[in-house]
Amino acid sequence: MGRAASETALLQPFKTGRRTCAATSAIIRQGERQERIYHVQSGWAHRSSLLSDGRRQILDIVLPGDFIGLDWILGVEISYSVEAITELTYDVFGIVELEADIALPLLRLAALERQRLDLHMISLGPRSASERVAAFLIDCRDRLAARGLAAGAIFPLPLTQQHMADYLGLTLVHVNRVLRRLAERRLVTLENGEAVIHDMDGLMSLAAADHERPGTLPV
Amino acid sequence: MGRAASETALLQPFKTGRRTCAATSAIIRQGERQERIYHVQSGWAHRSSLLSDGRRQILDIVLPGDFIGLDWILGVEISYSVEAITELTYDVFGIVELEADIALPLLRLAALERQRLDLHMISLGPRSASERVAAFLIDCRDRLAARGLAAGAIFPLPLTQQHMADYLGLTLVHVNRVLRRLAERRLVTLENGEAVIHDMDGLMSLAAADHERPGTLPV
DNA sequence: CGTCCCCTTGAGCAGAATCAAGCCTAGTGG
DNA sequence: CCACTAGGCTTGATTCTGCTCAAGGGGACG
Repeated sequence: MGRAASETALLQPFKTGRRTCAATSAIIRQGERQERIYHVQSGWAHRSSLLSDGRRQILDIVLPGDFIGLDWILGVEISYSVEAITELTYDVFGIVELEADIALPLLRLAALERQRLDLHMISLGPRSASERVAAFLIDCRDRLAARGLAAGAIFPLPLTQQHMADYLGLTLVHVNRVLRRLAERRLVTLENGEAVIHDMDGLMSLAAADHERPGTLPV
Repeated sequence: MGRAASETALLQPFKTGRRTCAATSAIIRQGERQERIYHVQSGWAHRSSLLSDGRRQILDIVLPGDFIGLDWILGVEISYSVEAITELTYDVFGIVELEADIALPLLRLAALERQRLDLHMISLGPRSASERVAAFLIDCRDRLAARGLAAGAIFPLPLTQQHMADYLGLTLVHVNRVLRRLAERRLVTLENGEAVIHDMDGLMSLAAADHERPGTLPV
């Protein structure tokens, strides 16, 4: 993201190293205390919360260029886990005593992250399943494109349907059916960890409002 | 909130005045550019986003002690409105050129706000209607109690059922039925803009996981 | 070759939405 | 003083979106 470029530069003095971790391993574990900030260089991850009954809500999808752990500042136990989806490489920033001159860029990063959360809540609140899926795919493409990681309407999507379900607040089975319908209508297809948007306009209008509204039945 | 005390003190030099506004009027309008931060002294408000088709998602309920507009720093058009629910009094902070020494406290406030968004997303994602309502009522009580605004299990709740519906991602009608059931089970009652929790334990176990799971039917 | 993970599809059910009234209260104005 | 209105709450009947349960298929990998 171009916008984060200056923030990144200001953080450089605090960089303490680069790490790699394998798919499915955890970078931050729910309940631990946080003392670092991470900056993802490549790979996908998710930030999620586990409920006591086993249900899971994925709060955010983390893409290359995103930061993790901006709320280390609270100094409390973290209430979520961050888990790699693919192999992940990331820079580590050890910010023990925070210098005032980097507080400002961090604040900007936190605000950006919140914008994303707002949008996600709008998906989870009033939107139907197909609206959610459509909006999600468009959102992924846009975020990847902004980082130069999408080739036009084609982009990598290394998520299982279970991931999407947990992110969108749906069940795996239902996500599957919705994806199938989107493919049948030639809007998007998912294959081999790649998504191809065939009809961006159609997908966008579906995301904005589900036009497949039930017609009023004759009496 | 005790935690925000030091932040508030550091912001004092930037305070430019105190204002009052009437119920249902807007403090921040979707699309405007933001140049101030507000600190609510009394009254309730909501932060919400309007969809093109008229649906609305309330992103956050704003209580006395909360800050509004922490993302002014992005300098972009704000994508939400903040609207008073009751009469509202609030302090205004005009922070045009941001001094570095207050970036840190603001960052902490932003992180706190995000914690709340995370919790709300967990409600909107996997939780059922009655879980959402129960969790919401407990959450309101806790936040008010932390500010000395709840008398034990009794607290003001100046929201219409439409407000709750828009916040919880449900319909007015369904919120009504859920509230009725909660009252019948003697868990909570709402009356005259006040909520009374009769059975905190029962309500909490309902919020954690809906135990009214359907028994397996005989074949 | 067997196991594991993920995807797919069907049948049936239920939680929540929609549609449609009706009620109550507070406020307004004739 | 009372009719009238408007906003919010309540309830019933009905429909449908999305969930649950269940089973099977295919690819990757040891």
